[in-house]
Amino acid sequence: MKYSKPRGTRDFLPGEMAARRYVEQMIRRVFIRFGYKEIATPTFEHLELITAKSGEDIVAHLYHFKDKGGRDLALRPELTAPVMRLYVNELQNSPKPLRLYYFGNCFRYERPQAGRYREFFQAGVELIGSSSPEAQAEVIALVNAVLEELGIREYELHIGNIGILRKILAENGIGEEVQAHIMGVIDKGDEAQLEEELNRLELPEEEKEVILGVLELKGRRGEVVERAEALLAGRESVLKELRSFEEILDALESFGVKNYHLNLGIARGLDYYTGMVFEVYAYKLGAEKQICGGGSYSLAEVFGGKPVATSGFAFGFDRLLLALEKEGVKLPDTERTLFMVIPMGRELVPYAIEVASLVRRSYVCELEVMRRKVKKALAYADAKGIPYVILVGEEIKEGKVLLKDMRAKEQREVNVEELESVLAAIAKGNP
RNA sequence: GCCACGGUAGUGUAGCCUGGUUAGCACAAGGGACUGUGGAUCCCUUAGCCCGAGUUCAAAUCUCGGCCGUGGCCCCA
Repeated sequence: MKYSKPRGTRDFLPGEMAARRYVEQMIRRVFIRFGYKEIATPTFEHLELITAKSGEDIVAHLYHFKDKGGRDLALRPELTAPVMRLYVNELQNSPKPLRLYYFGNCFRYERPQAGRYREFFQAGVELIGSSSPEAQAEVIALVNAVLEELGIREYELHIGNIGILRKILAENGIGEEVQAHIMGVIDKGDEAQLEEELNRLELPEEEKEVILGVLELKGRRGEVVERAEALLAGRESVLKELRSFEEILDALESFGVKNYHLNLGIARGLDYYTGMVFEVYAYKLGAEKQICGGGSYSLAEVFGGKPVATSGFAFGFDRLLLALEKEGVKLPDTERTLFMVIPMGRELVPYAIEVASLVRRSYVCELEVMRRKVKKALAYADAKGIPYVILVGEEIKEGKVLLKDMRAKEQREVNVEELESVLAAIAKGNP
């Protein structure tokens, strides 16, 4: 093999691609039904856009380069930043809310492993302009709707709220920057380091215990809320956070989503998340089991826009496909060839072309172009699982072709004028 | 960036430990026998030791490095 593909990239073969397109279409249909409109942004952006959102450290995980004009550019590592840039550039004065969706490839320079590639695909939405509970709940409901539509069963939806933690830290006079740093440590799940950081902030022992206690709040809603109320007793502003979180959950339940887990230990490590955050895990997947992540955030101002409440999420499209595969969900081949036209002699090729052109106006149809003998051409159709073959022989001169059912091993003569209606009947029986 | 295991035609493999014939087999692919009818049979063809260096008279085989793959760690916007 002279050239191999770059590390962490993939070639997608025909059957696989048909399955990917099928899943992509299903996701799009659900997004569209919720009123989201597709947008697309460039494959690469200014490096600064990425670092503005995610910090300088991110550069180590980027594909970045200088173009011939000396500009620092980077292949997009995710789509939230480009979408919010687009919003700030073009759509700030559009009627609110804005419901936008995207589907695209992203690039990260990381060590490939199961469910992790250097070029991967994300599908997601941003709901811009509302901070209402129902707006926040809608994006979670949308995730749920997509997963139901796809038929994925083995997943867990975990919902958290970093507003509560932020509030406790703020009440202790801790600024937003340090808050963000603490969130990062929490996201890592390194308890020893978290203890250390909290000690460094010289928080009273009681405050530390409350913070650590909040992180332990996981489980069903009723139980978590009860424990949270006990833990946060007397802290009115923090309890207010909790109550507005509950309003989101109320709305979510109105949307019909009830099978979620609360987890107030989710931090998502991002300083622009403001309140509600959520993640979806497919436990059959192994180390890279998160198939979706999102929440409510404030990012427009980072890109020079007016602050605007936004909620959104991104699906790891490749992981969705892996999850479907692991669960044995059968995906239909949307590109299946239904018909094949075979000329029964060289002089009949022009007629065969005409017949194939006729069939191709409505159906997937292959034309024998290898100049093979009928026998070999039929063997090909058989090997490819093409269910119907149209043989073009001398009868074509009387306006007739032979229509062969490969599975039933039967064939009959059909007038070319009637072909369209005959094929329509066949296509109806072969969805 | 780190760890483990792996890499022989398009695919799956034998050979590697114990260096030594022309690197074997199956399937797949293209062609042919078979003259207007598909899973059979026979024949032919195409096609391979991941790359590089080292050891050696001699390397698919031993050593080292790189690349790639699989899984895990770190990270995961």
